[in-house]
Amino acid sequence: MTDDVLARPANRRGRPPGTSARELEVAALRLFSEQGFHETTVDQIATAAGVSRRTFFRYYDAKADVLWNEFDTEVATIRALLAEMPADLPVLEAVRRAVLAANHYRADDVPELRRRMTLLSTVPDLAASAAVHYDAWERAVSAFVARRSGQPEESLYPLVVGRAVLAACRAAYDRWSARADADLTVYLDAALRALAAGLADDVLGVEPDPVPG
Amino acid sequence: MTDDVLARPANRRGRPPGTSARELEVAALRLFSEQGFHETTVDQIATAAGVSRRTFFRYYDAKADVLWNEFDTEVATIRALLAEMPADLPVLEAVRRAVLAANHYRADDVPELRRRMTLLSTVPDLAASAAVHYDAWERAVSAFVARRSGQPEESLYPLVVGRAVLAACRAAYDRWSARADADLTVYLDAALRALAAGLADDVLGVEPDPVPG
DNA sequence: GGAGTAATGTCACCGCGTGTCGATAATCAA
DNA sequence: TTGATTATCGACACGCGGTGACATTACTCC
Repeated sequence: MTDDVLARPANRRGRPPGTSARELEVAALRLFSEQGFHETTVDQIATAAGVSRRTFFRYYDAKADVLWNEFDTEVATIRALLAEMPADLPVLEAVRRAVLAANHYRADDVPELRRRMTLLSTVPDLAASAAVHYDAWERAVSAFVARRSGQPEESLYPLVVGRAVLAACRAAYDRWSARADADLTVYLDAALRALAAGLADDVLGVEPDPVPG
Repeated sequence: MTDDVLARPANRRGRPPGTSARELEVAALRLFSEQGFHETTVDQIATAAGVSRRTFFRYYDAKADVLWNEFDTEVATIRALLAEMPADLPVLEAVRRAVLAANHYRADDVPELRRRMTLLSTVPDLAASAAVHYDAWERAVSAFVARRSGQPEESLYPLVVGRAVLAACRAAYDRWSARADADLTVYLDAALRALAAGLADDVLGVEPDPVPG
């Protein structure tokens, strides 16, 4: 929020924004947590942020989009990390490192992260809104696989890898947001290693060690 | 449609249905194909099927749900097939057989299947509506894995397998609906075998043979 | 023919999302 | 200071999706 103002070129034409995407997000997250997603109207979010309903839709295309800001930036991070991976690294190993590196959070941010992810995987309307954002994640991985294997991005195997990686990460996310016992990266690492091991029966052992994060 | 009437107990109390879920589906599929999903109102679908708008929502909870009937029954089929798999079969092999067995279609049904799947993966609103239906598929596989491995259904590895299998199948679906060159099961088989092989670099070869189906 | 039952139709309502247009608040030029 | 420019905001209207309440219709059973 404040960062947006500071990031502003200082001399900018026109009326300055009365709010920010971040401000709307925190207001929405609070209201969703308190009274539920469906029970919260866009009017309430906008009012809580001090703007009109119409202005909310100038910042976000839909009510459900308000919680996806951080996820989208994470996708961009993964894309950048993948581009810098050494070329001799196996594909899944490179993806695993990139995903783990992109999912280190400051301890202060964890509670909000957990609340947001719980909402996103619990509320049906929010889970439905995930499709387009997941697509961007999948394409980031698929494009990387396509470059590595010399295939077009839309061919079968890049698609499979992109979607399977996201699937494993989503499973880790859900498991983590349901339980509070371990660090998020522990679950991500376990899920991606299982994927690289072919999901064979002998690797589908017990849960990862609940090392408090 | 006609089958529904025949399947009816013949002596049934009350007013008979003026339409059926199937009739609404074919009307919707036609209108969506002709003029687009967003450009088609529920009123138009209902009128095309000879009922009122309110009646449409008695058959389907949402406009987008109208195309998911067949998919949901396929999930039930897979669940039943998995329950009858021999216990000594590896998990992924059992899943692969069940998925392939559930995806054999009569040649007459293929054109409609292709149109529906293209819409479901192309139109953003329809892709968003997939979440809840995919969840049922994932849970069918996760429950099977949980039984086999003796873990609770919500633990990490059953979740990973369920989601990864669906991810591979979705990639196969998309690849198939984009190209018309091979049988659907060829793509499904290739995607699931790649998954069982750990998505290793050396198995991420070329596309499967375009054997016309 | 009348009672009971199940599906439908009508109407009203709320909320999301969008287009339009005028108002507002800042910078820049004179 | 004044006026032009520019970007954001607010007010209003509208279509459509989805839902609840209640009357209507059409069929079966007695």
